[in-house]
Amino acid sequence: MSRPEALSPARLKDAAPLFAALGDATRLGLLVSLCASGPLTVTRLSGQFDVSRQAITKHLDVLAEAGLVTSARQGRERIWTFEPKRLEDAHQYLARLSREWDVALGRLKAFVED
Amino acid sequence: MSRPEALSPARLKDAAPLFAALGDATRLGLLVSLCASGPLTVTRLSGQFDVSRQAITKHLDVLAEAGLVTSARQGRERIWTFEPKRLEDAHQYLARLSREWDVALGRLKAFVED
DNA sequence: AAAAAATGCAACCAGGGGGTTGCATCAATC
DNA sequence: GATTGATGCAACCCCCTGGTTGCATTTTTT
Repeated sequence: MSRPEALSPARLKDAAPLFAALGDATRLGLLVSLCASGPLTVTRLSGQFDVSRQAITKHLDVLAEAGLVTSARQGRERIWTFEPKRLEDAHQYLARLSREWDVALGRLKAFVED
Repeated sequence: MSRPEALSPARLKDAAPLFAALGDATRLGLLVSLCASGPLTVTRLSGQFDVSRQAITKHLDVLAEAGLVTSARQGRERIWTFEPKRLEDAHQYLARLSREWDVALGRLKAFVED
């Protein structure tokens, strides 16, 4: 049994695609737009970037695959919405790694003072 | 003048490579190893993964470029060390984005109740 | 019913990323 | 000083990613 906070290889395999999705300036920009302006369509979004609408569509697909956005068809247009849940996941990974480091530092300190 | 917490395009350009460096399972594994076991050499690290030493070297270079690890030559070997500072940066980005979303939700709520 | 608007789909292209192998170099040890 | 161990460097390969263009499809709107 491993602690629920442990950083198992399985967790890493889940975390990697999530961070990879965040690892692009255009995609981060899309998230910021969706955060600040609320749900938007592709054409509205692509107006704010200097790449084609299809490029933005691909980026949104990547974000959706990572669970960072969702979309719903409404008539002839598709509305894209920011999904804060997965962001919380990413935050958790970082916190766990950081905690792991602190624990290691504690061990080192105890060893040196011994 | 923009608030220091604002998510400017410049900040995004800085954040993207950082998240990109985190967006690979092997690299995350390396960070975990360096956290848990303390500073290590490439050969020691590559023993824990099923890819070549050179592949690990490339990954470490990427992590170093992102500021997530540092290295120092000691005699004939090079010691790689986890760098927690940049991890804190990544955490900050996520926190800002999350906060941006909360603010937007607050605006929406106020609008609906108006 | 025709025109316009929004999206979907497919093909294509250039570049970078992750991986490998082979060899050179530098330091430590016997 | 010769050997062994750790690393550095370079070339190469495959495939995925980010981007493009062109056209088809679906829903409004006039």
